[in-house]
Amino acid sequence: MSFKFDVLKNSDKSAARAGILQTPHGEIPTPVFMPVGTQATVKTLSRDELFAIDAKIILSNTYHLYLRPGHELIAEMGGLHRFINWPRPLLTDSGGFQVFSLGPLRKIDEEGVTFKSHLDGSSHRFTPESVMKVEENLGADIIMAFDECAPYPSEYEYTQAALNRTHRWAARCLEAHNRYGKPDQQALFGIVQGGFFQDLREESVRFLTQELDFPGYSLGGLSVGEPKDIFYETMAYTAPLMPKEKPLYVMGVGSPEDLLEGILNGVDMFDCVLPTRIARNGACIVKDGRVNLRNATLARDERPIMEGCGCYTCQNHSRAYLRHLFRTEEILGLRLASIHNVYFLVDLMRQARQAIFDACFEEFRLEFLANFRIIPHEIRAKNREARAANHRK
RNA sequence: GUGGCUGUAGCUCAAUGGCAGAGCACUUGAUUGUGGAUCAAGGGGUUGUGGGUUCGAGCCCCAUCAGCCACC
Repeated sequence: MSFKFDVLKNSDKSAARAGILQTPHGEIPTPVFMPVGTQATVKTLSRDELFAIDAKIILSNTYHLYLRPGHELIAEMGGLHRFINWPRPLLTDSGGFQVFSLGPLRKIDEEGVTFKSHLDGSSHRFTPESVMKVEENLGADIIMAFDECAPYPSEYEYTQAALNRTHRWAARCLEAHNRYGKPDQQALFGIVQGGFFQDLREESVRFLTQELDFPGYSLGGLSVGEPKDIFYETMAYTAPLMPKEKPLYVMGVGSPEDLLEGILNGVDMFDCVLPTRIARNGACIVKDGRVNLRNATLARDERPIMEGCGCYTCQNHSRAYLRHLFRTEEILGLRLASIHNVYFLVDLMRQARQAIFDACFEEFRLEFLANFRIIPHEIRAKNREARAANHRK
């Protein structure tokens, strides 16, 4: 069996857990942060830099690779692992998100989606079956079902219709994958949708876990611009419904506080463009918040981005030098900042995992948030209630 | 030396004699299944200098300084 997920330790005080996910290209300790390499590259980072960061798995994207260089080409080149020369696990997103977020000109029908390329306007069509074929050609260890990610805000009726279609597509993805694909070499994850409506989320979980059987699941449709409290609330009532013996992946998250919140709710896997995107604009994540490398105050700052950080950038370069690189638009700056941010999140997951083993994750989270100068959302909620109660008196 | 043109924000330039502006740069934020993109907010001026005309001058007049061009 190429795929196996084992929970090694459960927290007594929350749903947090540490596990290990086995794939054909190696083991993934969880919780894990997966850097995003949309176009078969984690922007600006070489494979050696990713090894130095010790990224266990990276993402790529079906929509983008389908358009360029094309999935047949990648298959001819021996698959995505060989093409990139990345020997570790890979995950490909289905492209559902891109079809719905990048293409204003698209037509959805029961069968699939017709959309226009954001590159040249050419017309293309994705169906659950065609996406499974593309993902098979790419050859990632974990592949995602073709879903529809409803934007925020969306009406109940629209969200429900999109959800039902996503469910029918999920069944078709699973059928195509199990019948014609390589289920022993690629694990297909189902995607829970339902927007921010509790009954729709519950229905989605019920359908995907009871009517169908995926080796892993993800929560989709989160972090699409909704207020943070709504995001947390949705995750909090959805995650506990998921099967405990399978890996749970929240797509598109995120920030350090969101990662810790996810872990608290039993989430095992995360991916996000945040660390690499903000790095390219000179913003670095540090234990007490943010450092903006463009800030004038850093002109003569000899310290690393973050004291005590083990990343290559912090081991070798000063804030003053990095600020200079960003102001002069030197490409090395993008790379050094990306190294730091990805390292920070990967390392945060390492520390969280260790804290779970040490039975102190909840304390670890509170301590991290205090340093990070973020008030835990449960405290904020309590304060809000207290204020409201006061007001009523 | 003579004639002409030009002097407005750090830069490039707008502004009928009627509230001195834009782009870039600068400062500070934002960025969540990736466009190195983008967005938001902010600071900045004795309009070269000194006089004059006018209710009112960046604009008209005089002088002066500086830069550029042409000609002795």
